[in-house]
Amino acid sequence: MAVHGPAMTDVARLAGVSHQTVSRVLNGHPNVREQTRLRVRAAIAELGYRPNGAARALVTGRSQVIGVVAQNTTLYGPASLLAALEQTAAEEGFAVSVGSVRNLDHRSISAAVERHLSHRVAGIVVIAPVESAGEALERLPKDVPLVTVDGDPSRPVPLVTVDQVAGARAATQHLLDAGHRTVWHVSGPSDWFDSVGRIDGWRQALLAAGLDPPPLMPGDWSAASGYRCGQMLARMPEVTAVFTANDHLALGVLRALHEFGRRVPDEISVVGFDDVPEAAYFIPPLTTVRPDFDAVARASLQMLLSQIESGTGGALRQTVAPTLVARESVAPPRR
Amino acid sequence: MAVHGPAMTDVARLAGVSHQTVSRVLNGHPNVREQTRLRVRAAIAELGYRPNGAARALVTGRSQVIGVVAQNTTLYGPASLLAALEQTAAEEGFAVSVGSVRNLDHRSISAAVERHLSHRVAGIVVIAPVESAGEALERLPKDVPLVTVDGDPSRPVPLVTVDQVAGARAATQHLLDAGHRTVWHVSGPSDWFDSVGRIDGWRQALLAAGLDPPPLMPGDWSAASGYRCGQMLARMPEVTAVFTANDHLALGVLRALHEFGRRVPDEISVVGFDDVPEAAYFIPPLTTVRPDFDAVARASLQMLLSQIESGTGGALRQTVAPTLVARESVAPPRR
DNA sequence: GGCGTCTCTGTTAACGCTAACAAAAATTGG
DNA sequence: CCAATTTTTGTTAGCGTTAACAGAGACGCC
Repeated sequence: MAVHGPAMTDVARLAGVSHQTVSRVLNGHPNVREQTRLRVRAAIAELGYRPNGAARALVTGRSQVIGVVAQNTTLYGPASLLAALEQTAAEEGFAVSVGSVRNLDHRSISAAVERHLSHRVAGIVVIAPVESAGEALERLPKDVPLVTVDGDPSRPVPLVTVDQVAGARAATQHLLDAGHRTVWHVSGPSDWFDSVGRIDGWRQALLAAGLDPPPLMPGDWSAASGYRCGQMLARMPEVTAVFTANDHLALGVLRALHEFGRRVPDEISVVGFDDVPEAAYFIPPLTTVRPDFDAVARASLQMLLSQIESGTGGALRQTVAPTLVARESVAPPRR
Repeated sequence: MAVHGPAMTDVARLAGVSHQTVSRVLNGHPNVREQTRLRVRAAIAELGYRPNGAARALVTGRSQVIGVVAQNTTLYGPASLLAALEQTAAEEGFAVSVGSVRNLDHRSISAAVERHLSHRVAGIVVIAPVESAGEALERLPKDVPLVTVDGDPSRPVPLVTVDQVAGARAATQHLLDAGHRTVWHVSGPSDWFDSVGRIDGWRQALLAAGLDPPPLMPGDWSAASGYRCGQMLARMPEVTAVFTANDHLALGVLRALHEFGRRVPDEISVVGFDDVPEAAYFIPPLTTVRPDFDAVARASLQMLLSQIESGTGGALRQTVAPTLVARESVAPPRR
């Protein structure tokens, strides 16, 4: 079994002070004589002392850990968000504990949250992009700092989201501005808020232009489903512009169009969403909408920290505006 | 400040037993009367009691948390690995704490490991795909269970890796089998072990076939660098087969070839590595090599757990064989 | 110079749990 | 039915830290 490192009392003995003074030095307490502080610092260095987070967590009631609950951290969006969250948390001196769940149903989420709570995390970030997650959150203990990301806009929980509606509107408008008569939409799964928001934005842009939205093509985020939708779109001569709910769907659509000999952007323009790093190297380079995951991470962490510090659980809300990235997959329609 | 939940003594009082009996029930100790066990269970449920992991960690010396150190969890490989690790750990009752680092240099890694150690994690998994990481690991305390993934094969540390060499050999051989006279290689960054292994495998396959490896095209995993290499390859009429160190590089190459009017696979065949979910929807669908991240995660966790349980820190080694996924980007060369 | 007021340091008591031992209850055997 | 054993339960003492309070000097003010 592992040899346990030195404890605070060992440092205290070496520095010739009480353990409490060591504690004060460690926590940056003001009333410590400079000379003492240095002696303690030296003793800490000499022994290679490392404070015991578990003991601290026990006595203070919370650890310097933030729990994150997420579903599929392989997808580009969640993965980026998670990475950004870790970075930001690390800068604030917090570790991030990930509770991955297979499904975002009530049971799974609750279980993940329970696991975090039993470790006395300082706060929890739930990446809750689907309806079923929302229900679980309402049943949670009210006294733990909590922020949801990409969650249900209609629930009274602190929430940070990318402004899906604005992004989708911008994408659609960009196609309309290029001269297209209407824009088709390949969506994500209907139980994701991201999907719903993007559908909304697309509809809004069309309606604002006095257009009747064409039928929705429902996909599931995957290139495979984009491909299937693309096969249908390719066969419809009236289609000249497509907005897909993410870049992978766009990839599938591009491939289907290519197979059917429909040239992009000459015959059909395509706009995606997410700006995955590869989007610039699709054939052709994909015009897309870039959500700022760093900004989302910063906003959610800040929101969480303010809850942790104040103890209040105010239901704030913050949205981050995405930006359109224009590339070569959009052109005016051929007359 | 948050209202603290009930403690073990509260459960004990409600069940009419001592707190130690509650502890025994919780830890599945055998000598507890069935009737008592049920009473305690009921009390736990009634109070919504949740054991305090920090207290347990304090007294036992380790928490049910595994620390993971990783660099860029946005890349497909690391992200998949991390997700698989979480899943596997959760099944074993462990939480995963992620210590993301910006650079894999000595300082960053040590700092991340320190953070984990101060939380008294039960063990650490370091995803250490580059040379500089290896050095840091040798300086680490020897008494903490540690496993490296994709690390330096030449260091005496427990290691789990994908068999890069075999994968690259299979990819290269696949192209040779199709009738190509030689195979070009777009590699990853030279300080990654993954890169080195894939270059090795490529060389081995060519040498075994009595061929002289053509000059290496060095990339950096990104589609952008693949694109740059592809531009050069496209201009060289003798090139008929390219093996890229990952699928994103392949995407860049495909795009460059397409721009230069070089048809894939008619004129040039391409094989990637990773089998990202989108690879089947590249133009054309990409033949690639699929590493089994789940297997890697399982192997590393198992290795870690055996160290945790036994207390011994034996330097084991395990490799996971990848499989070739044949798609349409490979064809015999035109004579 | 005595006394209140700082500043610095030490002492003691939790936090919630498990380990080790002690005691009580149940079971067995003769 | 009593002693020896086994099973079940309770008691006590930490784990390493912070919080709350107490004590010891140093300093200024009347």
